[in-house]
Amino acid sequence: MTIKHVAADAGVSLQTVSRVVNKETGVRPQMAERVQASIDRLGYVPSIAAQRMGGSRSYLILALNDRERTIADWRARQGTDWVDQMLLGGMLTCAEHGYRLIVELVDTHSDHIERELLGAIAALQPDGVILTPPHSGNPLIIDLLEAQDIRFVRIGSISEGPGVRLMMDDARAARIATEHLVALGHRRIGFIAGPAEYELSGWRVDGWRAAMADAGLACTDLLASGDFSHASGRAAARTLFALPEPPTAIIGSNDQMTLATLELARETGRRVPEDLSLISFDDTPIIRLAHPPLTAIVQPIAEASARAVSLIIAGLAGDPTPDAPITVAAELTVRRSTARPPASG
Amino acid sequence: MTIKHVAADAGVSLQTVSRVVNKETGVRPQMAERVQASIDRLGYVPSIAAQRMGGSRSYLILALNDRERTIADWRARQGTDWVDQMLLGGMLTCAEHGYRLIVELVDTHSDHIERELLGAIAALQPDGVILTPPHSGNPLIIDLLEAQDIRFVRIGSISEGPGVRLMMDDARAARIATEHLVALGHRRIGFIAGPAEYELSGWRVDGWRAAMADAGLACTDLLASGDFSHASGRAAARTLFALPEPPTAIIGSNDQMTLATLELARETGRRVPEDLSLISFDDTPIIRLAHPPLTAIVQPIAEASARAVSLIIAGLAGDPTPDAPITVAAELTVRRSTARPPASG
DNA sequence: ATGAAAGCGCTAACAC
DNA sequence: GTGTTAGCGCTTTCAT
Repeated sequence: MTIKHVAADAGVSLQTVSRVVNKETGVRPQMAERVQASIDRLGYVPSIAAQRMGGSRSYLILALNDRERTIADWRARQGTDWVDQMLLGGMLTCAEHGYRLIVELVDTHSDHIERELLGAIAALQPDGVILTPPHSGNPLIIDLLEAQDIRFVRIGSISEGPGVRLMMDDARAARIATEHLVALGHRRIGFIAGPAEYELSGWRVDGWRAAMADAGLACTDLLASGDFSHASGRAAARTLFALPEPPTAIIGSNDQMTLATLELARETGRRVPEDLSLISFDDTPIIRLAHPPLTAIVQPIAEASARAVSLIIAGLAGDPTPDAPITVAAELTVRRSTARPPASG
Repeated sequence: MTIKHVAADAGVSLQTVSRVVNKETGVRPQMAERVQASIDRLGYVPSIAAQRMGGSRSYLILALNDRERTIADWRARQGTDWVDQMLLGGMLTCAEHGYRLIVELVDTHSDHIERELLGAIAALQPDGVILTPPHSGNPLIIDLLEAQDIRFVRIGSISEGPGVRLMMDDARAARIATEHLVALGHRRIGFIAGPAEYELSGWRVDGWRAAMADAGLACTDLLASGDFSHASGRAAARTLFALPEPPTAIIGSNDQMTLATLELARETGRRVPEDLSLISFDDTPIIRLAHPPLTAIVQPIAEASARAVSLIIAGLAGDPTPDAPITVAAELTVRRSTARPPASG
């Protein structure tokens, strides 16, 4: 079934069929209708390869993820569902517009990165690329994409440079989490920050500080930090627990560190949420299976991916590229790890 | 960077470059070397679209999954990592051979199914398709693929028909699980079967029965069944618990049902594994986060997907299509839900 | 062993 | 408005 068959069937030229398929203007409605009827009856669907060859789009969007980390997550089978959520948002949005999303793993190792990426681009000729951390902040990749004149969205990075920047509102998320605890009556709210290498670590701390200040509460001694690992979370929690006046609530910057805090709390005889309230960041499946299930800030990965795809497709259609970073709102999901502080507190 | 540039650079014709790229015979080594040098230096990578247009492969393999179930799993964020495991096995194996894996969701609803699939095939012109349940057992899809002369592998179905059949050895898995319990000293081993609609439900029961028979144990009353849902698992467990002589160990046909059994056990004062041993099937992340983490049969999804891709690519290269079902071995991962039966038992 | 020519299915640019 | 032409980058023939 090629465009020729449809043209013959409808008794028109190839071009007219092409115009109808691509919804171009300048075809008489009556004619368009006839052609569409042939298309439907014959079940014609244009070949993406041929469209691409004709100088049109490839209808392919690449979702670039860090190879090492992604494979490690898959192998570990700990429930990390980043890729799934990307597919959920990205693939479905692609499908709505006749696009496909192709997941591509790229090494962070800088020797290969350029060749790998160039190879994927040459082979697939994607219409757009979605960058996730740490690639979204990698100048090498960003410049390469820019040089290739490919539209791309950078998720989770606001560092200067080309490409549309898309972030989940980390500062606001931390603020919301803090406000939730303040509303419950907590006054000593600890925060376990992530590593400084991640731009978002700072944003989250900022949000917490701001909310504390707004509530007239002091942050002194209440900030600990880790590197997103379980062990570092445990150490941070130990520091906070050891305070002369320990916090009645703790916000952890990611699931692993918060889980570690929960563990240590249990081991040291603190009940959650009766003695200690806990809020996590990320909301991977692992924490809703914890005991108790943790109240958490949900990373809107699916929404961000959907947005990224939309932005790319809109850009292709001629819409101007937004210059300022775009924000996707994160939300707080209240589960059973937050409650009012102990009466004495 | 097109083949022309390479040809010009190497001072040869397009054909010669094409031959070198496709590793065809009949090029003088010295010549091939020179061409390859140009390719490397220019960083040339053939365009998949153009290759496809030229009548060659598309280097694309489609992984077909059930739309409704897959999206539901993604949204639920319960840690179901079927797609991730498919990507882990399938995508990496594809990459080794210069192929890409594209995940495609297809409705089971039979009105659309044919058009959807035909559309995807026409648009992408994939070199092969991987079918997962329930599609792998769907005659409509199977026949359609056969008619389109596309190579495909059916994972998890052994019903007659075209396509390579690839199964995870369910009977053997159930046998291994049962034998593990027998070895621990259990004599009353219950089994919660899955719904009859799934071919694999029967295989699993078969394996259990066979192992019980080999050990000289009776199965009477010890078989309950559910529909893979949490609720049905709970009901089945209740039946088994109510037996005059209840089992000291239970094997559940999937994670949800086994988890339900664990819950009911806890509620009714049975300790796992001290009073009751439990083995699950599937091994999604959820059960390693349970308390205690469950001993389980691991579904080798990644391995099966990798195998499926290999079979397709080998078929493309001219290897004969295996006629008999191919089996991928499942393994038992021992965690903390199995122990010796209580002294009195 | 290498090259030249034709064509894959489609779209762009240009005619009519 | 609609049809015609040329060409995208590659792989097939078929010549040499």
